[in-house]
Amino acid sequence: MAGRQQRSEETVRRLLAAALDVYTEDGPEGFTMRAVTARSGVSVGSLYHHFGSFDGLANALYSECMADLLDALIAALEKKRTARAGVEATVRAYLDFVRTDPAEARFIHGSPYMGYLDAGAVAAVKAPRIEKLVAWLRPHIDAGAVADLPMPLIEMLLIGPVAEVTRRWIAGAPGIDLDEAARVLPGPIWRSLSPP
Amino acid sequence: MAGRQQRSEETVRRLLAAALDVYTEDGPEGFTMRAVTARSGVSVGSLYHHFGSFDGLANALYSECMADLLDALIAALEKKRTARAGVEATVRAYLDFVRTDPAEARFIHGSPYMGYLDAGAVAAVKAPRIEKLVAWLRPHIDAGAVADLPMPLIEMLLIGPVAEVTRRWIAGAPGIDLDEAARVLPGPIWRSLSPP
DNA sequence: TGTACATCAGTGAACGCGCGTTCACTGATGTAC
DNA sequence: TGTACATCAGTGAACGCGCGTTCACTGATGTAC
Repeated sequence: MAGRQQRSEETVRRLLAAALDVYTEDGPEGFTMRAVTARSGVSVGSLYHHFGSFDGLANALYSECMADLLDALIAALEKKRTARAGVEATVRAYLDFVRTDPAEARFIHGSPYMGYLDAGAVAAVKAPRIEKLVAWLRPHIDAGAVADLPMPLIEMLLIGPVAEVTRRWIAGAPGIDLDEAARVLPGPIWRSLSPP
Repeated sequence: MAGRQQRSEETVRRLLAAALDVYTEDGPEGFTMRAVTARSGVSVGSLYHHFGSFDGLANALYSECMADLLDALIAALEKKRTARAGVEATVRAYLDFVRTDPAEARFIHGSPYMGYLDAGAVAAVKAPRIEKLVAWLRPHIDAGAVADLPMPLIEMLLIGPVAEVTRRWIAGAPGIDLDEAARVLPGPIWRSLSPP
């Protein structure tokens, strides 16, 4: 936009990075506006100038993280041609994302229960990306390679087990190993989605 | 315990019930000590007398809800003899619990991200019950009726999809129907757990 | 059975704290002529 | 190219609020003899 200054971009970037750091190190309880300004070195007023509120910043961060995750899944999926290869690659990509960007994964999985998320903003990020996943899957359903179940339930069968593994791993539950999950889960998840 | 007065029990009961009501109606953001005392009619001091802290009350409520859920799963499972019937009944029992006790389900699924949970207390409630589920399943794994996967991953495949459905349903996501899920999911979930 | 006493249960005003937010302001950058 | 001006970016002290917690106290219940 005309008149937008360059420093703006850098400040926004620093605030988002600091917010993720704070969430990672201090957890949901320590995720406060003051902690973020202190960590970023940006003033309170500046945060408000760019995000309008602390919830605004949290939503922007959530959108960014969610977009990263879904884009990673889409990229993995669209590299494959068969239904099975696509489903299994998606499962691995999810777990890969969690291992590579644990901070983002933590924030994504914790935020829905924190009350600061704006449903509209979240939908704006998710809807077009879910649409892409669905578009890839649809021909395989029509061809009988994937079970003809309601689309939301297909999503749950695909994402549910890996999301649950992620939650446990984040919570530090013993006996949860992301690598093992990436080796073991694609097979059974594919089996749950293939026609009976 | 000797000397324990009867009013005590009634007060504890009222506080837990009020806490669940507050969480249900006001959400995680409105789940505060003052809201609970106001709703229950019990004084602040009395709450501290019985629970030591607000987190103490939250933990007690969580333990109760989690025990209810797991006991419902165990009851459903132990009625069945074959692996398939047991797995499918467990899936249905989970979704049944959510529909019957939506308030408890909400509290269970939101609490892990609120920071008030005590890991030890949670484990004390969950461990012996998970143990029962595992004990039921083990012979079927040994007999080759259930895939021989690491036990935590079996749990994830079984619980993941229904937990995810529950989360979406709680969040009010469109296109999520618990009855439909109870009809559709048991089959695919069983397929993911049966040997290749 | 009656009474004294210890313990349990319950009260609510008051406290300190950290939260998100506001606002009057200064400084930096871009634009117009 | 130089200068005036509007807009954008950034500052940080101050504010009000609601939070969880404490504490000195009263009232109810159970126990001992």
